[in-house]
Parts: sequence; C-alpha cells; structure tokens
Amino acid sequence: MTEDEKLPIRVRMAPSPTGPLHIGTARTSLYNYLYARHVGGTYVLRIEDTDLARSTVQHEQDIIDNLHWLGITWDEGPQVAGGEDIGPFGPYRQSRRWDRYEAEAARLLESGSAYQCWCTPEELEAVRRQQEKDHEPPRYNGRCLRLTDADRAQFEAEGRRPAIRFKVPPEKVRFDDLIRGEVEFDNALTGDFVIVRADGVPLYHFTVVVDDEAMQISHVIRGEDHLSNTPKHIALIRALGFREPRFGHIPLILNPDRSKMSKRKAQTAISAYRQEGYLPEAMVNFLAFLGWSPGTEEEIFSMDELSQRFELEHVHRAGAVFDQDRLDHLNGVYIRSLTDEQLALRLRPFLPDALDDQSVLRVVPLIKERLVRLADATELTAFLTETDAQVSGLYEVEALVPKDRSAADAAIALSAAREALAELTEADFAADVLEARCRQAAEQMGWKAGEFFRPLRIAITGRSVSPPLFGSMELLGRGRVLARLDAALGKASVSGPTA
RNA sequence: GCCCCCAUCGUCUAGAGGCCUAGGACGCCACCCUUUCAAGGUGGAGAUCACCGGUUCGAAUCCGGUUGGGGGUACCA
Repeated sequence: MTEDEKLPIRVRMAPSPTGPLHIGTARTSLYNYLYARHVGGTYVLRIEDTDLARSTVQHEQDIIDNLHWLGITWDEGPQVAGGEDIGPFGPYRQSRRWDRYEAEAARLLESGSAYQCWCTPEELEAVRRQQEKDHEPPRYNGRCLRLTDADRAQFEAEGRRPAIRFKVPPEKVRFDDLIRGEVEFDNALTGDFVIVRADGVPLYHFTVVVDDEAMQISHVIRGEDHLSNTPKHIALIRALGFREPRFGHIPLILNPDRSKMSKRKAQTAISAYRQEGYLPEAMVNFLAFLGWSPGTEEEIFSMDELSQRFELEHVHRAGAVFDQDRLDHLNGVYIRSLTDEQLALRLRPFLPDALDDQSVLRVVPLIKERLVRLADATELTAFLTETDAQVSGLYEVEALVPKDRSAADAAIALSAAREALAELTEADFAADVLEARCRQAAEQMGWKAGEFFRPLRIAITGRSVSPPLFGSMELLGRGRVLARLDAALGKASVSGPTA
C-alpha cells in the first residue's frame, strides 16, 4: 500500500450553476457518490460559480434540488441554495473563495510561475488566426513574457489591466488514471493559459486545483472531457507545491449520433425527466448502468445495492449512448414494483384536483401496468374527470362501429348494453357484474365479446385505447355510464342507417 | 491542424488467452394469454468481437499498425 492510499478518501462533485442539473453531471455525481459510499469516504459538493455572468441561484437551486431528488446526499457543501454550508472546508461556493485564489495567484506570480499579460482579446484572436493560417498549434505566443518594464508602464498608463497567465513548464506529464491507466501528455504543446482574468475573476483550471487541495480531495472523478485538461492541472499542482490527487475519467454520455450528449440533440435536464414522471430510483439505476456494470447479469439495483457493488475498476472506457427505450422500460419496472398506495401518492402531482385521493387509489390497479411515465396517467384517467359531453365530443360515429359492422349494428349493441346495465342498481355497479351482463348481451346478439365491447369503450372513455372497460365503468358509476351510452346512441342514430 | 482517449448484436453490456459454435437486457419480429392498450409467457432474427499484421499449441481477450468515432486545444466549465 502506498502513502497515498492511506489518506482519507475524499471525493467531490463540482457542478457549475450555469444551467439546470445536466444528465451527465448527475451521472458523474452519482459515480462519485457511489464510490464514496463504497469505500466509506467523504463526499463533497462544491459549487463552481466563478463565471458570474452565467451562474444563477436558480440553477444552483435546481442542481441541489434534483441531486436530492435522485437520492444523492453529501457530507459537506451547501444543503440549499444560498443557505448555510456544512463542513470544515467551506465556503463551498467558489464565488466566496476569492481571497484564496488571489493569495495563490500572488504566490505563483512571486515565484515566477505566472506572469501578467496585457494582450487584448483582439490581439489574441489575431495571433490565433495567423497560427491557424500557418498550420501551427493555436496557443499563446508568450509575448507578454518578454515585456520590458517600460512596456508594462505603458500599458498601465493606458489604463489596461493585466490578466495572469500560468507559465506552463514544457515537460511531459504522466499520470495513472483510475479508469484508463497510464496516460502521458506533452505540456510543451500547451500554451500558457490564463488563470485570472483581467477583471480579477479566477478561472476554472486554477480554482479547481486550489480548491481540490484546500478541500483535501483525494480522488478526482470527472467526465472524460477533462482528461486532456488534467496535465494542465498537474502542472499547476506542482508549481503550487500541492499534493497530487488520483484522477479518474469516466466515459461521456452520448447522443444517438455518438457525439457528447447535448441540449441541442436530447433532453439533458434532470428536472425534465422528473416532470415527465420518471422515478428517481429508475433514473439512478439507469444512469449507474450507463458506463458501468456489476459484471453479473442482474440489472435492478437500489441505491444501497449500487453503492455496495460499485467499483471504479468496472467502469467502462468507451462512451455510452443514452437509450431512451431502456430508461422507459426500467421506469415501467419500477412503477410496477410499487404498491398501489405508493403509486397513488406519486401519481398525485400528475392528476387533476378534481380527481379525489380515493378515486386515484381506485384507478391505480387499472393503469399501473400501462404506465411508462407517471405523466401518462393524465391521459389514461382523463375520462374520469371529463364531462359526458366532452367525452362524446372526442369521437366520431365511425369510431363506434366494429370492423365489418354498420352504424345501425353499433346502435343496436349500444342499446342492448344500455338496457342490460340500466337494470342494475348503483350498488350492483361492480366490474364483474357489468362484465357478466355485457358478455350475456353480446352472446344474445351473436357478437364476439371483443367487438361488442368496442362501441362501449368508445362511448365510455371517448378513446379506442383505455384502461379495462368494466373497471372504468365501475369508477364512473351508473349515472355517468348510462349518460355516456345515451350520448353515443344519439350519435349513432342521428347518423342513420347509411353510415 | 495538433494532442489525447476509445472500438463486442441497432443500443446498454458480460467477457481479464482455452469454460465463446460470444451470454444477458432494451428494442424489433412471431406465437400464446386477452375486452382495447399494456403487462406477462414462449420462441426467433440480430455481432465474420472495426480492419490488417504479429505473439501463442490456442486470441474478442496480449502487442503493433490502419480505419473509424469521440474529447481537448478560451480572459467557459
């Protein structure tokens, strides 16, 4: 065992509140969380809001809320947006850590590892264009490294403010990635990059290094898009005399065209999935398996089971396409695993107030196997809260007519059903009784039950696809069922025998 | 352009040199069940393990190259 492995394990998630919680960020957070839980380490949430222009408290709130929704909790960090921080290494928002960045930048300047740069964006852009034309790598040309005191005085006099650039040592950097193994980069190919903007705002590559040290992060587990940034971070770590954490780069989540999953091509906000009625358990299970597997053929895992099994060794190296069909399937599995009471509770936000809790509980057995997302319940149960007139307005006469039958036939079936059901009292209006009556009526007409039920289904629910017919009738009650049959009957009769 | 990473059914993956005539799941197709739609059951199609060349008695598994894909290359993160 090396010295490093004896240190306490501390991992962190460092989202930037420049947008709502992204699916990729959620997955990275999940892997960090599972890893921390698996090894008994500490999990830290740090908000990287140095980009003041794009960061908002709303996004910070969205990130925190949705992380909590997924069931991801942290040992240190802000628990609510704008609220108190918990943990000994705070503050946990970079916007409140300016003094540290200033101090470290000053240290770098003093040791000669960094220098001031007066180049304007226009000048930099011009250089970049020229390099591109000359087929040279587009990187900073080091102009301000060779400035004289007079030059500096000149810029100061002009009122220009300098940015601070890190002088990247032109050496090969090697590290042992937790997931990819030995990786080597040549920093001689990397231009000196800005660590503090001219307006004093410290930049990502710098703040991430300063804070990972300050918060004693031992394992940096992040997306593969940071793999080629890592040698920059290591160079900074060395210049600052910090301890180098272990790095692990997890594969990206991809669009169907295999590019990095983006808002343009897919739904990336966790909140959107939440609103459509994906269960957090399903989401977590799905995300965990996007780039990792336990090495067995089991695939339904709770958060606890995941944290028991999760190992970085089994994380894949290749990117994983986000498979909506698979998510849908998993969500259905989780929905069906819920008790009726649990499902009723989860369904509540997706159903109109007009449908009382008791009715919700009663309709659950009818729709449970038909739900892919909780939001699907809205359409599936709409016939319960729609008025009889609304339902009748949903279909055309033709819809009532079974294949190879006429509108007159449909009218006869409808009236036969009406007659059979009208004899029942409200108390007898139970699914099994209704079904027996209707099957009998069908038989008397010489129709197959299936075709006999078709006009009834349309009349009762207004739709050709619905929850089971007789259960639906039971929930609706005698009065509304008869009224809807009458309405359908009226339609079929008005249209006449020619239809 | 340059640097880096990656490569098993359409998709997520199992696979750590012989257990692989490559397994599972999603999706797809068929059948069964059935009051629609689902759910469930059974079966099926689907991968010359990107390609080429090594190493080895033996390679999806190791090595090299090629091709393809992706990421990075900001005074964004």
